[in-house]
Amino acid sequence: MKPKLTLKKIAKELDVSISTVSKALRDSSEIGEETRAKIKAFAKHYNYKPNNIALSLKNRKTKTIGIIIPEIVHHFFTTVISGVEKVANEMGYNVLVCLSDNSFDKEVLNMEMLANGSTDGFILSLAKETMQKGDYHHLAEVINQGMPCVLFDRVAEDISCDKVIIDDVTGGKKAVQHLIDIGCRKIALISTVDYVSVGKLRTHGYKQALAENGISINEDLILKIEEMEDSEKEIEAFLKEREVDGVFAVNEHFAISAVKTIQDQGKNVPEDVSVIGFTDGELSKRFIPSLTTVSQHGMRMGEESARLLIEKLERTPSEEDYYKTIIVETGLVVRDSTKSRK
Amino acid sequence: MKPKLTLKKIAKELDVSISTVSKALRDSSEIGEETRAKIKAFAKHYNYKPNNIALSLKNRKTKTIGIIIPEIVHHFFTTVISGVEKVANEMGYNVLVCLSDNSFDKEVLNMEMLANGSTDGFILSLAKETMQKGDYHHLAEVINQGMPCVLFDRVAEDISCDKVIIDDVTGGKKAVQHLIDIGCRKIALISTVDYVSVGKLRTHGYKQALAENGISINEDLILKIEEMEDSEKEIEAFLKEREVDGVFAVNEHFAISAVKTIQDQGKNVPEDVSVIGFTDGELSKRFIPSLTTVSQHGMRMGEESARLLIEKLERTPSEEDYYKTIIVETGLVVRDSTKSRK
DNA sequence: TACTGGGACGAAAACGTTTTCGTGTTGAAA
DNA sequence: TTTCAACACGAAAACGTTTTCGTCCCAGTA
Repeated sequence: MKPKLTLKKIAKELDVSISTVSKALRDSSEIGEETRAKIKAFAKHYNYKPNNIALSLKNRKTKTIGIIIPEIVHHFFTTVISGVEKVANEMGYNVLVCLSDNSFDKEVLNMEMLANGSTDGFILSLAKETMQKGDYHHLAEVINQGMPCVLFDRVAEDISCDKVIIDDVTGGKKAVQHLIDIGCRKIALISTVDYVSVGKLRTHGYKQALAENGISINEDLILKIEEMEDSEKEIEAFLKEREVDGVFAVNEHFAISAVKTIQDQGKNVPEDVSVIGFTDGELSKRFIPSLTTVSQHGMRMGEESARLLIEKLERTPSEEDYYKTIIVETGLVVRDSTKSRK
Repeated sequence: MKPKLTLKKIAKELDVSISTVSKALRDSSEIGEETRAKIKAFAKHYNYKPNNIALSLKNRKTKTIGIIIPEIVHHFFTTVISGVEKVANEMGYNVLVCLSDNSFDKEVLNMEMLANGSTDGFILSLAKETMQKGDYHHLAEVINQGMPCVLFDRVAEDISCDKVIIDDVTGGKKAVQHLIDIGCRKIALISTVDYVSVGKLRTHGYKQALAENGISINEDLILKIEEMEDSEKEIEAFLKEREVDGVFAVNEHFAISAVKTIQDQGKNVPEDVSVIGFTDGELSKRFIPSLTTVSQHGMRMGEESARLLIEKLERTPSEEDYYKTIIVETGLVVRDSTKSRK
């Protein structure tokens, strides 16, 4: 086991000073041709690599960005990570991933850990509990310390920072409009409780689409789910008691539960009831019937978030600050869970 | 925007030395009651938190572990990350996630980045390309530098380090034994090319089960897939030409493609053909019919890996070194894609 | 010969900690 | 009065870099 090579060791070995070694390796013109060549050869031969930690301390930059997501098993978030990773790596950054498990406390803890020098900036999507509490002091604090943040997907209005979101209202509208176009009139909505911003916005889209087509809004056809755990049973109970010809679900799980329930009732998807989900999930593609969905382009969101953050990180502080909000447009991917246009 | 508080600033503010501040905050008995109280009160009030980078440099520990996985969109790997994260956080560690995209070069690059001080140790699953090349010099190097590594799932025999694997042979055997038990005799295997260790081992299990039950092995019933991209078409072509009553697929995607193909042929799953997959995937649970699978317990693997690594990290170097291999047992989860025992 | 300029290098500070080893002051014992 | 221990605190080194500012020496010029 040989310990890592440092400038000091090279200096001692070659009988020059540390500064000479450092300069030689950085191709400074201060150092004579001969010594420079000798030092570089030595460093190359023994595979010298500068210590990142020391560099971080010196430069006050870690070249690391932290990303905090509510849950990793949600396929959407993994595609976001993938996008962040891609751009970050291209720009020479590392990615530190933390999970908040949708818990406010864990989110705060994670941010505190990472804020003490571990990362140069944050990319995050708020925990459900955080949105419920509406307590964003931890975000305000790190931003106030001059650490750039990018919020994505689950964002908070009251925080001023860069944001990357999808147009949830239009996304929801697109889905419902499609259902209307193929002839559905009794369209159910399976959403989340309102404090989850995306659930609220997609609900808006749902209502807008109905209104624009002169269909009255029936609150009884709207289900708001709080706990993922019980969603399957809730959806089952909800659908069994209602006569619908279309379902718009704000995520993949709800959509699939809806399909199952409908099939269990002896009805067919899409002949009797058309179903649209809201997701990028693998599940939708491979499910039978494959699901028509509003796609979120998680990868794109991750890429945009990373670009936004790095751009801010590499700007000189003198340049004036303003915050952008990037809206990633949604797409409607028509598959087999909806009737074809008639 | 207020910059971060440091020991130096506290010292200047309170007109004491830096060392006094440091000692006071660490409750050293060297410092008088009064000064100590004053310093602690000040630090608390202004929310002082020590700088992680400086600590890392001083202690030569980063309290960060790096995990490198081949692809994040594979659900199995995300559950592993989740397990690693959980244990790491409990022990006060951060997790740095890198993706190799199954590329040898990216794997090497990632390791080099992280090895220069960014992490204290590694947890990784080898890229497909790495296994194909059989080139593990990058691993040997970091291990030789005294950086602990834990390999999981896709491991290499020739590297000596801790490992966490599942018993792929027994897992495969279990699956095929189950198929035999429910009456299948013409059992197809859909596997990967042999240099992916898990594919090879599960193939062993398949053959063992057949042999032990006196069923002759028909190589024509074994399909080895190289490229994920074309898997769907390959599986379709393969199954269309063969008469089988059972299929064992070494992963989720293959299993689902198999089910689709079988249904397209007008046959039923599980009545005509029973299908078993090998995975933890969400897909299997929610697919219709839900898939009987050999479960890999990714979360457990992640937890065990993290525990193993941290244990090694926190051991004094004097204690003698030996390498463990933990085998996480597989479970057979019977769902609807296999006939019931007759 | 004396001065100047530049080439080639080294010393030291700085980043933010922790820790070892002083050092000065006090009080009590001799 | 002297001596010594205990106490309370500070100086400085160390972790591995980068960078600013010397310093030394030699060649060229007057």
